[in-house]
Amino acid sequence: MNKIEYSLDTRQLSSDIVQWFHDNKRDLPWRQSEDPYHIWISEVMLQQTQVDTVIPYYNTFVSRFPTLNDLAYADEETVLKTWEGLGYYSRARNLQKGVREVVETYGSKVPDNKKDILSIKGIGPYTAGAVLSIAYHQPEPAVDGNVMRVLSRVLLIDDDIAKARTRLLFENIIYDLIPETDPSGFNQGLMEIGALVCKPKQPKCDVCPIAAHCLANEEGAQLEYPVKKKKTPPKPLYFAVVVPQDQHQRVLIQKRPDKGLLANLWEFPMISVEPEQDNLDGIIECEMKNRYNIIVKPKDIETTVTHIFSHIKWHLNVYTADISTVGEDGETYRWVKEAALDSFPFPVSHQKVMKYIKAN
DNA sequence: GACTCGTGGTG
DNA sequence: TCACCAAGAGT
Repeated sequence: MNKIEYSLDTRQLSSDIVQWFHDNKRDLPWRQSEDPYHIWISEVMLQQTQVDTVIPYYNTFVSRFPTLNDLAYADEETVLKTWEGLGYYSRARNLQKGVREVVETYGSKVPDNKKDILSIKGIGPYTAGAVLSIAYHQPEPAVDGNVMRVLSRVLLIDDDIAKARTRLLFENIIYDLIPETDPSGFNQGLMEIGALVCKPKQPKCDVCPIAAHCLANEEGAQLEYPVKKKKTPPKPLYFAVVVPQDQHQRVLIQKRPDKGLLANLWEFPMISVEPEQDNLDGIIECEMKNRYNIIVKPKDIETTVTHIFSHIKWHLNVYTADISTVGEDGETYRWVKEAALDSFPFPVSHQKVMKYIKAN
């Protein structure tokens, strides 16, 4: 790693950040606690997710799983149900795995050293630094997108922040800046400035507490930073979604595999198809017979649902279908009454499907 | 190192 | 409408 060269009044910059934070910080639920378990939950939820989105989920989650042990001994499906709609569902499953590690290996106490906490499932460099600094007051960097945006502007750093190695550069800068007296206020202050002041599109440099230190502000080049490689648009995928209903007015739902997209969440049966493929009745009848041992008579397409993920765009053509017999449960699928659907964790894409089903 | 992994907000 | 963005981690 190269030695970092920059001219900067580091002492003054640090104290400006800390001072501003204590005068301007938002009153957020997780800031009412320094319980490392609570900090941990909030930091995982906040990964790639905006504060306003997280707040209600955090409150519900903490009230349902108040202690580390409550979460460790809960059913995964209950945890996923609480996480429903928040996205990146592996965060929830890894959080529970991590909590179980802490219960079993560390006597239910979240580790307060970097080596152990980094070994925990779902805790990476950012979350480790956040918990160590906020809950344990250790001078460890917590480099997220906010921090990289703010510091890239202050120091005119043009390394691609999409690259993993770039984070190390910022961590080394933080080690030179972070005060022993208040590492928590410093890390949170840097992020809070990023969230409230040093915004991506409309930086409010006129009220920024560190504008005097900022090279981008000096050059009027704020919007040139941070440098980030563009990502490719989501790849379109096409599916027939089939909603079979049996003689008892129950519908068929399927549990997704335990790895990959939307792992362990529930959905209505899906059949991968080509974009302009039609005359699907034969394919649907065949798949339903093979997978679920039912004879279905598909109706016409009832509705179309589209849903965009980070890297995929789903096009779902929804079919309803009646079966003239009584459905039987299998290893990964169940027949449930409409009212019982609410107890299963569904991704938003299939909540859209469900909304249509319930309305008809 | 490059992909994968959700969802909602924003201009 | 749509590209970009948001307190990243696992593989």
